[in-house]
Amino acid sequence: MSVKNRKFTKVRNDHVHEKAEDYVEMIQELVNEQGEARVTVLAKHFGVTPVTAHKIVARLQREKLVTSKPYRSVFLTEHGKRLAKQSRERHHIVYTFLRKLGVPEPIANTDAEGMEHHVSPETLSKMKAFLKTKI
Amino acid sequence: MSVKNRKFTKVRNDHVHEKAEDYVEMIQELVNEQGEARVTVLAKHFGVTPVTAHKIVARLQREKLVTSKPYRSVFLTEHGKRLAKQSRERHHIVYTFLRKLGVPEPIANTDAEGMEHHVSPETLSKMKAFLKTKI
DNA sequence: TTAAAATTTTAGCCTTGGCTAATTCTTTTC
DNA sequence: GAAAAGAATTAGCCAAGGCTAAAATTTTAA
Repeated sequence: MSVKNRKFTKVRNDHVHEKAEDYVEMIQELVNEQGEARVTVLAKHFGVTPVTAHKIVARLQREKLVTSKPYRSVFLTEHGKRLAKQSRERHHIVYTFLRKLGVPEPIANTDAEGMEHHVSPETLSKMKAFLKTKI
Repeated sequence: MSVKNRKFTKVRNDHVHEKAEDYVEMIQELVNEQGEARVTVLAKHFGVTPVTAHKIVARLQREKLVTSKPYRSVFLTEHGKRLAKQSRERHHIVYTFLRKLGVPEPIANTDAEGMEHHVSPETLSKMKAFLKTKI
């Protein structure tokens, strides 16, 4: 396969949605466990400053994935919840797939994190099929 | 696996190197086939304007991955050649791995493009092992 | 209840990678 | 050899996602 025939525009596009997916997943988990998601807590988990987390939350709000009043917690919209569920499922499939392939624990997690945003529905279904096989 | 335990900083870091890897691979292929790599040709293959390609080439030059004199072609440094070889091999493994998994042609190519930059040496070696198995 | 602490937000800066418009340099063609 | 065409570059714009410093708001604690 020649480099010249690859699809670079799709990857470029995927990157726009990556942050959104990571944040809605994290917000969902925090709301489930703590009842709310605060900007500083998000910032800590993503290893960025609260300023950066705040800006990303503002973008998600523009995109109608989350709701938030000034100085208050962040919550997912229905649209955000759907995206979170989807991302979470996809991450889980990629992660368990890598584990079954033989990739050890912390590495499978890190690799899944990077890979999940680039896995098409077709590849995902092949991973699911592989998970169903014995051996 | 909880969202909170994931590694987001590594992914952030990978993205910095993605463009560099894609460009050095393309430059290598163009030099091999056409004897040189021109900015406009790079731009066409990546689906961007020559201005964007030029700016990325300038960055690669700062990072000592390529050499280029004003208004002239772009060539790889030894360092750039090493990176290109490595990236090319990794892409090939991910791509053939997906094909063997059962992912059809154009999709395997696109997914490999996005995934390859996030695959650790450990996962890569598990993919290689899988490629050696029958079935 | 008020002062201190914590949190959130704003302002302003940086880099990367997009773009268009305009300029400069090289190559081609007449 | 000069004009036209093509390629590369520069200038200047934008958005995203980083940052620090400072301001605004909320929460906590004396």
